[in-house]
Amino acid sequence: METVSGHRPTIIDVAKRAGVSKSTAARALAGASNISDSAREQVLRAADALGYTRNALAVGMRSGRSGMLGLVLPDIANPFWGEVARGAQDRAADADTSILIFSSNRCARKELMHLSTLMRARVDGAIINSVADSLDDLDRFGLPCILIGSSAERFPDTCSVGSDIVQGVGLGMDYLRSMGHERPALIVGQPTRLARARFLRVVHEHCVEHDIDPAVLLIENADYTVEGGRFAMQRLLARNHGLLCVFAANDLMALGAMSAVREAGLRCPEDVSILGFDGIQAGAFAWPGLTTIEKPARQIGAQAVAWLLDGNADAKPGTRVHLPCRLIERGSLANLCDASARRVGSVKG
Amino acid sequence: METVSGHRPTIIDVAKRAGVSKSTAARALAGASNISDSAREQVLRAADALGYTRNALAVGMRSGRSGMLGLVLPDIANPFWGEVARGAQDRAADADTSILIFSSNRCARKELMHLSTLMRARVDGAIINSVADSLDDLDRFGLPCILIGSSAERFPDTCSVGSDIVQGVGLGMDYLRSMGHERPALIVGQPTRLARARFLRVVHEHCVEHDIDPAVLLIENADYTVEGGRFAMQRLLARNHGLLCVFAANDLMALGAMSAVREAGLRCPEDVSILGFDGIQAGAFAWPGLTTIEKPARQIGAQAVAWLLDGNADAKPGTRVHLPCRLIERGSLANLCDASARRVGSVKG
DNA sequence: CTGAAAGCGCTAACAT
DNA sequence: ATGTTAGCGCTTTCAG
Repeated sequence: METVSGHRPTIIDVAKRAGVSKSTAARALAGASNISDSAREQVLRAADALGYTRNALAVGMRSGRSGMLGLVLPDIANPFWGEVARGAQDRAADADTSILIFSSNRCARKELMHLSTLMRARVDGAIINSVADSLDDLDRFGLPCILIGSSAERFPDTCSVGSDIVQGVGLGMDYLRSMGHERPALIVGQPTRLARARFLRVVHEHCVEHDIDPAVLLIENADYTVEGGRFAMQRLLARNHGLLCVFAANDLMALGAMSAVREAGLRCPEDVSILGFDGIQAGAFAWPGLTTIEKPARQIGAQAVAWLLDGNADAKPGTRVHLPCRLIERGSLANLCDASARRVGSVKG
Repeated sequence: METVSGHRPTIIDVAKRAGVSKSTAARALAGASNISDSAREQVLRAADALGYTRNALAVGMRSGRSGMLGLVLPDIANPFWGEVARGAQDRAADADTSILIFSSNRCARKELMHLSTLMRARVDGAIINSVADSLDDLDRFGLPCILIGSSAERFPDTCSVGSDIVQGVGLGMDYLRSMGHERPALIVGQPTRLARARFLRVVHEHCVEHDIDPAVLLIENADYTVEGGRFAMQRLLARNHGLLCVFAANDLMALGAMSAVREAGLRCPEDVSILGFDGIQAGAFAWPGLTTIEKPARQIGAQAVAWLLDGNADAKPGTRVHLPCRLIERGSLANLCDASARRVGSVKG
């Protein structure tokens, strides 16, 4: 291994050292077949000796494929999106593809900036959870693009992969009922959110199926944060002192609700049962552990990347993939059906 | 806005449409001064009409600067590293720089792959938390590189930014003592880890300063996971039934210890106090809330990016930046000095 | 099997 | 103030 002098070695340096032409070197490096063994050997040896690394910029420019994918998330520090990123990362690494990750911090202006950066970087495709109202800037360029998470709701014409909320909410409602909680109070998102409507619709249908008047359900809106969940729970507690059970539309709100219960001098799950929705890690460490519907975060990322890599040319615009959710039983729900089998929480990853 | 036909518009298309030459277009686009207002106007209008976006690949190739930074983390799904990534991301976005993020999943082979991908991508610099034993492949190419986190320990010749463990552990020990816990048991990392030695050294010094024989301290090794912390705590409890206080070298182990306490029929903080080290989000939702020493994760990422962007040419190799830790008081510590002021945990972000 | 040459989109001399 | 030209490092015809 020699020290590089001045500039990084190019394919020309390799060719020169191997005593062949640029093109022969390129062929050897690309693993082409139409080349003599001796030449290949020479080139490979030279490349190794020089510490040659292909310049991906040049390759990308020449081939029109940068070998990079873009991933725009609302917040990379959010554990849920971290899991999505991880899934995407792992899948991309398998295909020797790099991922440019951006965090819009839920700011539309920033997201737009990131999108523009993505375009400039000539990524081969983009995976986006958009906080913006329009995707015009995206499809204007014909960049292969997959929406993830709930943002897909707003853009029916774009392909997307997300969790199967309908199945997940159904799973939750079924479980709740199996534990004897037929009329859970609901802590949901803000009225502007489409996810909120969808959540409520599934709950509604479930109720109708089981001869329960949906209008009877207590509903509080919150903003998907811990604090929001806490306040929502306080309002719920004020409205109904005999409150037994809450189904929150995300784990953060569920966790906030849990602390509100505690602060009110009540216990979970003995006095009020709580069911979350997300499956974030923090729920496992809460006390009691938060029983929740886990979204397949990692698979969402992996699936989106796989789709982009496959070249989803055949996919019709607007195709949607819904990955199933999973129930994680921990300790935040009391079993009303069998009082002697009262569930005690246990921390379990 | 016109629909692009076939290929993305290049600067030539823009120039043609504006009725000027390539270079004039380039100048206008770059915002150079030596150009007539009318020409600039024409070019800008044409670029806009065509939906032109600069090809970063070409720019990078020409200029030798790709405008990208590499970030190699042990696990992007880990909330701590998520925060680091977020800090890096935000700082980079301010400078219109993109970040290629990789997750080595603590696999040296995978890390090496990522490093090689980084080299190929011709990133302008790299920020790395290495799990490998050697950085030869890195400095061979003279890629500006900054180590983050504890991995810096093993490579004294490379610049690094991390948290000030010495200050942080000192902060913890001081706090512990102020609460009446003079002889905390320690749950630390595995013997191979340099971070473990450093942690123990600071504790040792603190004890000597306060006339405590360090040999008296109970120590258990674990693997930085929740399970590891749980087992370590079980061993601790078996060794000493009157155990009062534990200082864990990270939050995950602290959280594991907390559940072990609970499983043993004991209470935290009434029976045993627990102090963590990290400041992960989950600690805020635990019950009681985990009192901990918070590492400045976001700043670490931001600082590393800033350093790389500044062009740290002047920095001597091996320069280290240690960012101060911060105490987060929640409810996992009992105040032995003032029994009437026994601390009750409260969930607080 | 190998070499010569064109060109991806852009910038930076160098001319005019 | 503007146009011309020469590459950046690579892949890919096209000849030989």
